[in-house]
Formats: sequence, C-alpha cells, structure tokens
Amino acid sequence: MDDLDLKFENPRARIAPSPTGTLHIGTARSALFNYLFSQKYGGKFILRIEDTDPARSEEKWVKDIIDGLKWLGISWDEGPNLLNSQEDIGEFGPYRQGKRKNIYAKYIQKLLDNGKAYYCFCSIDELEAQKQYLMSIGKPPIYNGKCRDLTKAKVEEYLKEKKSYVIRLKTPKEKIVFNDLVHGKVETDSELLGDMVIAKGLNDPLYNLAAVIDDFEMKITHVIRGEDHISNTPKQILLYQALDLPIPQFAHIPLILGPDRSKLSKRHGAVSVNQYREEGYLPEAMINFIAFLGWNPGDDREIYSINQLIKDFSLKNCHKSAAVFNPQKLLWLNGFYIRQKNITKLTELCIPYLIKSGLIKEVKDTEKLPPVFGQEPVGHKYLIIETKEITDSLEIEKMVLLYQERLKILSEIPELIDFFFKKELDYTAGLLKWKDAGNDTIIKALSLLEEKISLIEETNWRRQVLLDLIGPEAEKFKDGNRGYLLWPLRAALSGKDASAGPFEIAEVLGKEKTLERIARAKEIIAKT
RNA sequence: GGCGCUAUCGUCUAGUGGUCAGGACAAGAGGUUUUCAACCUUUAAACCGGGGUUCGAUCCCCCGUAGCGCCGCCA
Repeated sequence: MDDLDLKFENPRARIAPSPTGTLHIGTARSALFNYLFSQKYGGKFILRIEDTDPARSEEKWVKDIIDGLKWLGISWDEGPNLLNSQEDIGEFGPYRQGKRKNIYAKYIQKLLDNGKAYYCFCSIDELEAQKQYLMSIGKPPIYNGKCRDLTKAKVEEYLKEKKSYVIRLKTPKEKIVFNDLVHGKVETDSELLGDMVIAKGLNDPLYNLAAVIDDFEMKITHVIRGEDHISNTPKQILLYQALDLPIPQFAHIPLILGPDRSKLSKRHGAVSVNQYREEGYLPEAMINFIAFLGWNPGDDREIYSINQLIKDFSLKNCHKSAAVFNPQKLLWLNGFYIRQKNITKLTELCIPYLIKSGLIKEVKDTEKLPPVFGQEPVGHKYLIIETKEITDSLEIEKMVLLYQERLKILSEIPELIDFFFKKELDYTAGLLKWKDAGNDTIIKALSLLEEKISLIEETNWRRQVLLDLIGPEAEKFKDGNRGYLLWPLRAALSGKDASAGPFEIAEVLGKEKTLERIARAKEIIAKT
C-alpha cells in the first residue's frame, strides 16, 4: 500500500449513477473522489449513466444528475453531455447502458459458449421458498444448482417451449481475494455467493455483469465507489475471470451516515444535491464539506477549494470508517463561503431568492425605465413591488452587504432584508422599548432623532455622518446607556428585534424614508 | 441468521510504542456591541472492553462487544 501514488499513471475512473432518483449526496461524493483521483494523476474521469433498469430510469433524473454535478463543479472528460459540447443529453451513445444492449449480447453468449454460465428455468416461487428455508436454518440463501447440469437437449426443449429463463454464472469454488486501495486485503469465499443470476436474457444483463462489461469496454482502471459495494466486488471479480478480462483496482470509500448512524437516505431529510442548491448552499461549501467526509489532508487545514483538493487528494488519506453527515458544520461552512464572496457575485446569487419571494421583480422592458437610469442601464434593473419604485441591483447590493456576515444560506435573504422594500412596517409598540424605557422616553428619543437627522443635508447622507451626529447624543441620552436612543432607532427602521445597525440601515434607506419611519414609530407609540 | 467492513471528544477528525491526546463544528463562559451576526479570549468534552507482546500501549496482535453494510430475475 505504500507506493500507491507511483502506480497511478493515466488512471481512468468513473461514476456510474443510475437515473432512478435525484443526485444523492453519496453519489456526489463518489463522483468527487473519482474526479479528484483522476485529475490528480492526470487521468480521465468518465460519467456513465447506468440505466439497465428501464422501468425505474427516467430522463428527468439524468438531467438532475448532470445539472447537479455541473453545479458542484465536477466535470467529466468522457461521457454524456460533455461540458464543452452542445450534445443533447438524449444522445449519449455508448455512455448509456440502455444503448448498449448489443454489446452485452456478445459477452453473455461467450459465457454460455464456454460453459461459464447456464440457463436456469426455475420459477420465482420455487426460488423464494428455497431461499426462505435456507435462511431459516442459518445457511446462506444461495441457488441449489438445479439447472446447472441440464442437458443441451433439455435446454433446447425448454427454449422451444418458450419457458422463461435467466442466466446464471457457474460459480467456481475458490477464495476470492482483492487488494482494496483503502481497506487493504479483502477475502471472500465464493461458495457463499452461489450461482448468481447475471442476465435476464441474451442481451439483458443485470447490474454486476453490465458494470463489468462497461468498465472493461471503457478501459476503467480504478473503481472508486461506496463501501456498500464492497460485497459486490467478489461477484464482479468472478465475472472478470469468467470473461477473461483484466481486473481493475478497487477502492471502497466509507459510507455517509445519517444522525442515527444508518446509511444516509431520504428519511434523514435532504439528501439531494439539488435540494441543497435550492436552499441556497454554495457549491464551494458542498464540495469542501463532502470531501472531508472520509478524507482529510492529514493536518489541521480544512478550508479547501476543489482545485486545492485535486492537489492534496490521496486515497492513502481516505478513511475506512463511515462518517455521520453533520448539517451544522455544512451550515457553518456555507456561512464562511458567503462571507468570502465578492459582494456583486453574492448579490447575483441572492436575486433569484428575492424575486421568488415577491420582493422584487425584474424589469423586462428597459425602455420604460425613467430617465435617471440613462440610456445604458448599469447592471440589472428591478421593480420593487411594494413601494412601486424602480431601482437597480447596485441598490440591492448595498442591502445584501449589510447582511453578508449574517447570512448562512441564500434562501434566508428575503426575510432578512424585506423591510427595506416595504412601504409601511408592521410591528407593535413593544418592539421600540429598550429595557425599562417608558413611552415618554421612547417618544423623547424619537423626537430627538427626528430633530438631529433633519439637520443632515441629503448630499451628506452617510453612515459616518449619522454616527458622528447621533453617537454623542446616545451617550448622554439616558443613564449613559446608548440603547435608550439607538434601540428605538434601529427598531423603527427595521421593524425587527434583530437586524443590522441603525446607521447602516439608515444610509441605505435614505433620509426621507428614515424620517418617515421614525414618524411612524411615534404614531405607533401614540396609539397605545 | 450468514458473510464482510469498521471502532479517538456529541459530530468531522489529527496523532504517537513514552504527547498536558491536537484542530474544527456544536455547547458553556467572557469580551466587543443598541440587537442579531461576525470577530477575539476561554471552559467542558474522547482513545469500546478484555487478554497478550513490551520496561511502557490509544497506537502492534488476538478475542469479545457494538455499529454499519451486503446477502434481488434492483442498481
């Protein structure tokens, strides 16, 4: 295991998801590890859609998987919908098993011809009863080999009768050993496997056979996949041997577990990459987080971009034990990456959420924009619904900036900054009260604020000016506690018990609205 | 039930034949602060059990235990 890295020349790794559901976190992690491994050693990463089961496969899941991987920034060198091609996802050719039926027929026939496989005509009921019995007496539920030695004539006869059949592997008795790149030596006794079904028909392979054939045809050198496949590996090795094909290297990476320590699944909540995407997680955070489930560079560093991961990734540092998915850490990581983001980019990312919440609406017809916006609109233009005013994304950028360090996921942005967009804030008098302040104190504070703020020139409307003017007032207003003056200000401007600071909000709001909101606060108090 | 894999703070993990067993998230306390964040300081928190090997085991070996995975004419 020591000289691992030296042997990895031009590896070909792959991910082979079946389009029977949305892109799962676990699949994404497998994809990532295969991607990192192949890119690190100058090899190729291949995406293959494993749709051998047409009953469960759907085109929309193919799209979901592709979209999810692209979003994460995991690109593939070969396979469906190459990133730099315009190829339609419906036409992948050889990278979709469903389109490879004829290729499989050749291999299945070979197995039959050289006596490595045989027809089995046993009924499902018969098999099921047998299985139940064996399980009940504590034996492995393997096939009893009834059809193993059927004469050629008998087989012909059954076939002529159109009796339904499957094809089974004639499993030899032997110890199957393979050297797993993360687990080391793994041994299995083939007797425990039995004569497994490998195909439902002459060109209808089951998963294990299809995977073996495809991996060979695509010249896969390294099979990196979840540990749940570790017990499939001996079966596949048997198939490689029966077909006389070269056996690739295997690496089984630890499973991702839910909080109850069972394999992460829907019942644990969100397992879909695209669901996280919709909730406003950043791909950088997802990648960083997922990479560290079962891998780490061997020291204390834990902020990693995908490119840094390629540099430092090694199968040697992969764990053997499963890891619990910790949503809190993901959330923290996401907040971290949001704070790192360039504000213009962050605003762009937030805008879809603001539109969805109904706070803003894109102005499609730029001709209707008022002259202040000039001929050439700078950035996007948006219509603010509630106040019926038009503004542009630079204005929204200012709002987002105030909340950049408070934001954990993008979908939180509407509820955080909605007060900027509203004509009238909805709150009760109690919100304006700081500690033991009575109504008279609050009114006094608001009046003082009104008076001071009115002195500021529109052209001089900046947070620093406000601070210089009001800061000293707050100091001496009551008991040397700034809250008596500043809390009502902030509450009146935001209508919330938690928000950004009053001066920064006021700056974005502008003088007119700031005074309006203070006046409104006074009315609310007066009504009590 | 059979077979396989695994085992360090609650979680992700580093690490070593002799360490105060380190970091991060979460939690607690404090600071900063009008609030909430962010930020800073700080506290608590772990080597599954039993046998060996050894002067000495968290680390190496064996056994046990527990957890998980797989046992399909699904993938």
